[in-house]
Amino acid sequence: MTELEYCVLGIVWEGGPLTAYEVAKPFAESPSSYWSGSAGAIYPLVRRLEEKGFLRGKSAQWNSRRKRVLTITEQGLAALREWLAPPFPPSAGAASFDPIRTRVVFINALPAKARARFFDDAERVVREQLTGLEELYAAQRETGTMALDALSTLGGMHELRARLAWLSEVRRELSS
Amino acid sequence: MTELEYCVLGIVWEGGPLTAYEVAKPFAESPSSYWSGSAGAIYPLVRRLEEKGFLRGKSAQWNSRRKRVLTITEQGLAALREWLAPPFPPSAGAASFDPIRTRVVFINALPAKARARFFDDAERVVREQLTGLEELYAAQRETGTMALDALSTLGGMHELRARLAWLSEVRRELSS
DNA sequence: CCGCTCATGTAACTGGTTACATGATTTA
DNA sequence: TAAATCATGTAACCAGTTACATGAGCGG
Repeated sequence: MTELEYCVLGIVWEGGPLTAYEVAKPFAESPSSYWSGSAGAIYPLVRRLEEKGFLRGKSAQWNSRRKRVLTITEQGLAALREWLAPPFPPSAGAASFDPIRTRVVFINALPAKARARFFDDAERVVREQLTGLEELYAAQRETGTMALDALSTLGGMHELRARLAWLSEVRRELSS
Repeated sequence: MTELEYCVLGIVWEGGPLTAYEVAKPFAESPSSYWSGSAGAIYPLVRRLEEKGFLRGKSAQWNSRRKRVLTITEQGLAALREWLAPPFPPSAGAASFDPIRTRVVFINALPAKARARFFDDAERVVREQLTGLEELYAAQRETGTMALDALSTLGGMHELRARLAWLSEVRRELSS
């Protein structure tokens, strides 16, 4: 079971009954490039989860339009809970993949001029993403009580602010 | 071209000539679960890079032991530089995938008791990884001048500290 | 002589990607 | 009426995974 599969379980648990199309939407709209929400990922995936007995699909009609709505089963909820519940595997706490961090290791392969622009541009792209998350966070908070997806967005903001702090530290260290 | 392919280019640029085995080692030893460094990934990959003309392989002998050492070509270096140089794609600045952040969204699917343990355990795994990175950082700094891989490790430390701060903020928010 | 590291690979599999294909309904 | 959205899927492809297979050299 992949993270995507568990997330689908979670989405259906929270908002079901849903069509596969509706399940895919939040992934497609997510600001994280980790999630794509493409049809080619979702449709085979829900079939897999149905075969495992974690989701139940029901054909529904709505204005002569074919539709198949998904519900989570008892087994599906149990699997979701097992995924969510501690203890977490050590890898769950590991630092994640950051393309900028990865590039820094090889920065000496760049000529000096490009090396200077590297950090300006890195800060630029991180700041842009951070602004996006801040707007999303504001929108998510608007609905009143602190929603869990707002808290998740806040996590991304924390990460990006830490990345900015690190970037300026690196810049300082390398210029000395 | 994947991130892994560019990284291999970078490693050969930095330390070449190297065998594929030696190229794989730093990935296998990396504390990040993103990199595996398995043979099944590396050997087909270096063949691909050779076919593209980015790496050159040369058979070498050492005590009647077969060995194939890799060097980066001019084209390979150009490709590496293009990957390293700004402008970065917007996705390079995006918040990365954090399994704990992902789980938080669905935390209400857990019964109250497990919900409390969730944060204790999340903190635990993050702290453990952070300790690991701190030790690695100390070892990397030992060699004298601030090496780039130490700075990269520092980036991971920043990320994990931000995650801890976020976790306690979430805990506070949810208990109120 | 046993087990570890060095060293090179292959084979089957899998989860996801991109791109394509279809068609109804809604909205500007 | 044209474009966007809802809705469902398939097909080819691909990078990486796990597991297997082989064998030389070295340290205890």
